[in-house]
Parts: sequence; C-alpha cells; structure tokens
Amino acid sequence: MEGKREKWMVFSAWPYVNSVPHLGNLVGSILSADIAARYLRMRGAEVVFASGSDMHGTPIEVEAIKRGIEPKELAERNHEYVKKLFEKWNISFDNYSKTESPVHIKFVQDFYRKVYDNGYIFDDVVQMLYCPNDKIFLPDRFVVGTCPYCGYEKAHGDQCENCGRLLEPTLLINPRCAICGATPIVKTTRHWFFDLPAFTEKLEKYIEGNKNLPANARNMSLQMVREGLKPRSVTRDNKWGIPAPFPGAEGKTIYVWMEAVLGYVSAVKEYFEKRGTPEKWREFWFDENTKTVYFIGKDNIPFHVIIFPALLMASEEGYVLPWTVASTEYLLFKGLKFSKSKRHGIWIDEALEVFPVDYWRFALTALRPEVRDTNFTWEEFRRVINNELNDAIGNYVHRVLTLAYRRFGQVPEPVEESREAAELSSTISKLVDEAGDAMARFRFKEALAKIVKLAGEGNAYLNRTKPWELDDGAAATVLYGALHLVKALAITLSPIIPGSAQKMWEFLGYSDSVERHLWEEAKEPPPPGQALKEPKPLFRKISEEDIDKAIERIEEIRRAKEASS
RNA sequence: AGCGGGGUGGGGAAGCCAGGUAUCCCGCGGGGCUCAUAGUCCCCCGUGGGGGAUGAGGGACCCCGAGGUCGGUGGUUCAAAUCCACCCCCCGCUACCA
Repeated sequence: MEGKREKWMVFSAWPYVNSVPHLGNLVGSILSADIAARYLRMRGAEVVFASGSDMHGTPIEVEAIKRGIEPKELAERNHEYVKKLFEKWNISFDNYSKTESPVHIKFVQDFYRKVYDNGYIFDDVVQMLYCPNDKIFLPDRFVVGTCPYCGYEKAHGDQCENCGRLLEPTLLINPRCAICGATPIVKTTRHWFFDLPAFTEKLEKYIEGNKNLPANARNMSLQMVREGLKPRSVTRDNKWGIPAPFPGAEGKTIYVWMEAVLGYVSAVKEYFEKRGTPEKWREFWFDENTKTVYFIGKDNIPFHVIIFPALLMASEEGYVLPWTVASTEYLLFKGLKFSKSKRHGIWIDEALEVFPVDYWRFALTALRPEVRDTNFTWEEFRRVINNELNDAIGNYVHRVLTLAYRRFGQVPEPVEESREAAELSSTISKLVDEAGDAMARFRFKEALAKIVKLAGEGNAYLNRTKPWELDDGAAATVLYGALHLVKALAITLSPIIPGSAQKMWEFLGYSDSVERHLWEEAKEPPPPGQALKEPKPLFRKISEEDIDKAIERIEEIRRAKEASS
C-alpha cells in the first residue's frame, strides 16, 4: 500500500424509483458495486460508496397524476421503500441519497450556473408535442399511435415495438397521448442546451487515453464522438424536478438525466457533510489519483463515458473523470428479458420473502452475466445453492469446525511437519491471490469460482488426510491447515455473502467483524489456542418443493399487491 | 442499416487479447470414504423449526472414466477454439424513457 492509502469512489447507477428494481437491475449495478466496495475496503483502500434514488421525471409525475397525489409524496414513499430493501440486501452504502436531497438540488443549480457562466449553455426554440388535456409536453415515449411501416396500433413515438423501427412521434398515424388518449398538438417551447460538441476533442483524448475503460465502452464511445456529437437539451417543461437556474428559464426544470448524474458528486459531498467534514469531498473529487468506478447497465455507457465527463469538464473545476465503467450483459429470466409490464421475472422485494439474502447474493454472483447474457432459472438457482454454497462451501466449513471443536475446542497447535499441510497452505495462497486478482478486475463470478475451488481443495485435503483416524498430534497438524482454509473462505467470501462470512468468522473464535480485516490476512492461519464456538450448519439444501412453495408465495405477494393498489 | 457482444462435449460456463496440453460445474458410468447438513425413527414448540437416536451403507465429500470435426467456409503458420477474410444464426445499443 506504499504508505498512502488508495482512494476509491464506487458508484452504481441511480435506480429510478418509479418501480422496485428486479434482480436483473440489481446484479449489474448495485450488487456489483457493493461487492467491489467491500473488496476494496478489505484491500485497505479508503472507499466512498454512494448512490441514491432518481426521483424526478415524467413517469413519476404521470403516475402521481393517475393516483391523484403529489409527485413528491409518491417519490418519497418509493424512495423509503427501496432504501429499506437495499439495507435488507446488505448493501454497504456509505451514503444512499436521493435527487430531492437539498444538498443535491443546490449542487445541481450551482453547477449549471457555473457551466452557463462558462459559456456552454445556450437556448433555442423547439417544437414539441403537447397534450392539451393533461397540459404537459409529451416525451416521444408518451405518444402512441399507428406505426406507418407495419400498421401496429400501439407503437410508441420513439420506436415501434412490433417491427422494431425507430420512429419520430410526428410519423405516427393517429397519434394519441399515452396518458389520456387525447390528440396531442404541436406547440413551441424554449429550451436550454448543453454545448456537447465543444468537448469533442477533449473527449476523444480522454477516451482514447483511458486504457482502464472496457474495450466495448471505449470503442462504442469513440465511434459516437467521431460521428459527431449534438447539443443535449438540459431543460424540460415538467413541474416535477429541479428548477433550472438559467436567466429566462423560470418554470423549467432540469432534465432528469442531466441532473441525476451529478448525484455522483453531490452524494459524496453530502456524505462528508453528515460526517462533519464538509470539505473532505474535495480530497476525493479533485484529486486525479482518486479512482472511480461506475457500475451501470450496458445501455447507458455513452452517458457515463461522454456526457457526464463533458459536464465535469464544462465546470472547469478539475473534477476527476471516470477511471472506468463496469457493465454486465443481461440477466434473463427463463430465457426472456425481465419485463415489468409482463411481470416476467423476480423483484428484489419478493426474492427476500422466499430465500435468505446470502442465497441470492451468492446465486446472483455465480450467475453474473459477465461476458454474455445469462439465464436465471429456478433449477440453476437450486443447483448453485445446493452444490456450491451448501455442499462445497457450507459442508466443508461445518465438517472442519465440527471435527476441531469436538476434539480440541480451540484452534490446535500444529505439532509436526506435514507435507500435505504445507501444500494446502500454498494452495490457499495461490487461490486467494487469484480470487483477489479477479475481484480487482471486477470479475466477481470468476472470483467466486476460485473460492468454490478453494472449498473443493479443502474437501479433497480432508479425504486424503483423514484426520478422524489420526492421533491427537497428527490430527492437530491436519486440522490447523483445514481451519486456515476456513479462515480464508470467511475473508474471501465476505464481499459476496457478508452475513454468512461473519458467522464463519465467529465460529473460528473471532469476536470482531471480518470485513474490517484485510484480504491478505486470508493467507495467515488463525492463532493456535483461540477458542472455537460450537458450529451450526450455515446453509440448507433447497428441495424441489421449496422452489414450488417459493413460486407460489411470490404469486401470493403479487396478488396482494395488486389488490391493495 | 450502422455499431457492440456472443455461437466451445446432452445443459450451463472458462479459455481467445500475448497461436502449440481443450478446462470447470450439472447430468451419465465406475470406485473410495464414513468426520460432517441426506434418509429413517423418537421427542418438543408448532406447520417451520429445535433436540435426540440410528446406520458395513444411501445423500454429501473425494478419486477415476465415457462424451466435443470449439457456428460454417477459406486463408496465414511447422502449428489455430485462439490471428485474418467472407458467410450463417442469436442478443443488445443507436443518445431528449429513465
């Protein structure tokens, strides 16, 4: 660690709280970010892990209108619900904020005033569709009509879901407002734009020079920059949002995308304010050595690699640009995309009603769509939990602890040289390094595979050495090595299944928190003489009936929800 | 259409960037072992758990084995799953939905 601690900011995309995230949303962004943050802390880095709820925008406004309540009330209610869920998922946010946070609102307004003063904002008049009945301007998505190409009657203004063609709302035959069905009219309005093209050269240099970006993100973004950037509108005519601070822009709000990304900064600022060191955020954001990683869906790579860096540049204040972005492919549910409207998939609140959080964290990591779309099925879930979590890891930990606890009651002192034990020790070091290396590259699935392999090595070691047949001295030596491996499992599993790792840690006789230890300590055996605690099985097998019950239970929850809303 | 990702034994994944041994998990066949969370029996609170007993052997664990022209065709090379070209499938993105 060469004297000075590394500084890291770990971010995940801000969930839009119009709905509860599903497992597909969680796996690539928030859960991945959490594992990264936990790992980096265990590497001794100084980490700030932040995210928050994205609360503004048309969908929430519309939903609130439908229910006859204020958008703020709906957004706050959803925010609280989602925030509690992340706590249940054991997400170790240093700060989980929201775009309605006063710190965020003030920051956004100050920020855009600065960008305006620097000359990167201009205004222009545009024509947009407007619903005279709901009295709001309609985003493309909120206009439906008949597709001019295929005749599909429920095509949206941006794209026809039936034939897949990209559309303009004005191309639709018989256009209607998606909210009330009235015929929209074309209306003139003034909007403020961010001069993105002004940053073409700087962006190209930044993207080309940033070798940490994944190849796909670099290529895609470079391509887009070279094809030519267009100005981005910053304002909207929505009521629900952050008031635009530009002269003459009274009544306009900042477009959600363009303000929510600034949450990455404001949430760190807010975090240090809460801790009573309100200036410390600058040490992170204005230090070019701070590393930042953004866990996002692959669909918004351009936003994080082009628009967000350009905004930071436009402030001319020296913010550290993204060090890397990390995205995954999609998690499919039974072969199809998760779909809110079709209720196809599993949502993060339902999941915890049917199985413990660590089962989910483990299975989602094991099935993480690292290089290609991955299919989630209940059969796979059951297989992963039974074979890997329970049989390989859980059973190993339990058999070692039981053997050692019954015979010695403490971590035994090794009394003789043992070739087997020495080999095990070097195997542990090797796999701990390999798992750490994969973690550092944010390849968590790969890291987990190494850890499962570690447990397999432990099981093989016990089968070879048969400590139950040995006298006390020889058994002590063998079990000492086996307990070392349990310690290594507790440490390396801590970022993935923190709760269960902590239990392993306590069975080993430790009374502090495993996550406060360093990754490297996995290579050191536990201290001889430390009293062990009586072990209890950590996991249970899942039967086919358990799965059937879980599916039924989820159905029940959905029926209850629908009935109440 | 353009761009990006992918097509590897029955299923699921790694390897490809830095060519030379095709690896892992499930499933399948055979074997070893009996320390531990299957099973069976009994008891307790209750409908999901808690405690106890049992086992020459079933689950777990470990070992061995069967199974693949690595999407197709052509090229480069002493050598290609890996590099190049073309083609065929699948998925995603294409910036005012968040």
